[in-house]
Amino acid sequence: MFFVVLWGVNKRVKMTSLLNKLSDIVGQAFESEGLDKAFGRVGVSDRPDLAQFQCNGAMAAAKAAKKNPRAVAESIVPKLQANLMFSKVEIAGPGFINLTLTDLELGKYISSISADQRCGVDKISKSETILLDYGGPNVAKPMHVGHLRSSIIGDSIRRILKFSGHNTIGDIHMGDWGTQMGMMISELQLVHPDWVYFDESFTGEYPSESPVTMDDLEEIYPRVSALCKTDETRLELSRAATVDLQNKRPGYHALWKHFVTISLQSMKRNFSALNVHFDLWKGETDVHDLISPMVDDLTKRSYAVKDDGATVVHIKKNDDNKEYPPLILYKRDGGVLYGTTDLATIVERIKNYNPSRILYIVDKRQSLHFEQVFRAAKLTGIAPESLELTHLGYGTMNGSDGKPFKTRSGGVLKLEDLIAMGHEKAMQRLEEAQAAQDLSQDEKDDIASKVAIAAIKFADLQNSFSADYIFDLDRMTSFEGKTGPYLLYQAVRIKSLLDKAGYKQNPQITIKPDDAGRNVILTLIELPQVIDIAARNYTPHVLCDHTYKLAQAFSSFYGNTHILSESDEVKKQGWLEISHMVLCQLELLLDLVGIKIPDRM
RNA sequence: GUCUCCGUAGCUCAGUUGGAUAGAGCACAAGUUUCCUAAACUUGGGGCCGCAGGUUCAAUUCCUGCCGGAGACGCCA
Repeated sequence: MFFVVLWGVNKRVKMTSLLNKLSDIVGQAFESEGLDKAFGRVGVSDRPDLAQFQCNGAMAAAKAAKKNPRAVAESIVPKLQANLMFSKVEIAGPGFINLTLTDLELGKYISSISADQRCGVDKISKSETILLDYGGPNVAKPMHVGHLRSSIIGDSIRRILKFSGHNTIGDIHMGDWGTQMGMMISELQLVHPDWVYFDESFTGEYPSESPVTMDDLEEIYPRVSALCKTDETRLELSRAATVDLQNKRPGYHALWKHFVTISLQSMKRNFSALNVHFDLWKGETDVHDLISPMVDDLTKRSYAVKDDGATVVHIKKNDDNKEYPPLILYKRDGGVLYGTTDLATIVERIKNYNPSRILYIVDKRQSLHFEQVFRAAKLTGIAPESLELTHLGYGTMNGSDGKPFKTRSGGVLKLEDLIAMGHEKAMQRLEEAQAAQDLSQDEKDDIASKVAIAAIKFADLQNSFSADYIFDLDRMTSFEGKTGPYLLYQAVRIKSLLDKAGYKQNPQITIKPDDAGRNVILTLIELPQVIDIAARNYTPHVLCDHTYKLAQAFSSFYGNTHILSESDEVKKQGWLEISHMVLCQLELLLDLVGIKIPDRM
């Protein structure tokens, strides 16, 4: 396979990443020995002291062909040694093939992508429409740290898939139709029976101004919710109000609209601060009108049946080794549950967007629920077999005691308060460092916000999302070591460096790797693989890990090399070019996890 | 009771279809600033990868059992 080097951003053609190119070359060597090409997969070396790259395929191939792994490697290696790209090809241990490129080859490759806007990362060959369901805040409930995970993980996966070339649709899917609404409404009715919203004979216009504030709602919900847990009659009252609301009783509906309006303001403020984006701001309510026809249809086709007063879909399969409770469509009292709305939402999403995948970024404790919904959707033919329905369940935020995180006073930590704490700390650090002293207060505020969000997001996203993790406030707002602010800091230093150097991008430049910059270059070339892995497995933490590795490689290079005072102009320009590429990749990688970089800090 | 997930350094976490000497941050110890932002860099100590078997040339990774932790299990979301 020929590697086409084209200069300039406008003439961009499909670029093969260096690791793919090497895999291809080694794969051909395997193929010529009658072995599967796939064994030629090349990765970055685990032993940088021995080589830059390695291929473990000889051992796997030997197993498949029942041969000696070393003998297989020995048949492959001479073919590679004949290739002038490599300065060194060796067999090590049981049959590792160790590869090192010539600096000329490395320089050629890195120069070829130096001006590329996508940092040498190709779009995937076939684009799909992927709908992501994340965020899921509840109307009338305050957003707390528990909402952090769904929002930032979902948003990051959306960004990664979009960058990879997919058509992505992020839907917030608000919880705006459940029993918590009935709780709020019934409580207000108990306290203010005289309100016009509760006068069933009233036929006029309801007030346009909400009678309650977000603060009121935040106070009422936890109180009534706790009450309903112990008081059965109070719960019944809430359920009845919920059913009435779902049947669109005018006064209740008007009141509910107020809840939504004031909650939306609060949500938008929170998500904007977090730099989390949604394409759709839909909620459970939006599918309400689809429910009754859906259930009628399922009843007609005998999937929906009456069971103990409720209307359910049985989802057991014969080869199950596990009990599956049925999906309940209508409760005994006629109310609908979130399983009903989730199923109807699949109907709506297929009709409106026809996605090939729907990803749900929701607490992993709801995995049974999603399994029920997915089974029901596939079983009844609501969703075609080809539609990928995946629940990406994230773990619980625990406190240091291993139990779900609570503040010292026993309450939930509001998202706004967490952000405010990070902001305050960042501001403090800014003063200490005496950085940005010439900037206005607004500009400093902007920097502190970016630092705080970077700290919070990176602290969370660097964990693999499926595991529970210990929420540590100090760690969340820490700025040293493997943190968001460290990454920002490296990017800011590069900006400052390029600025001082009067750097202008030169697409014609040929970078010559040297001992100082080689490690940085080797890290830069890993990008396409890293993004591919993150996109295929929906794992933002892989990006976080690599971003840190890149920043660290640069920081080490920067600390040991004085770039601006370098008298060898060719060397200096090469270093600046590398620095610029690091900045571009940091910007890209941080953007994929939803982190913005300030110009100074 | 059944099922799911987890157990890796003092703490918080990585470890990519089984591969070489299991990595990082924090914490701890020692260095580095007449020079591009020290929110940084360099170096060091730290590990029966929960335990016991099994499969394999090779197991933190796959299988089985046990111990320990978390969670879910029809009318909340």
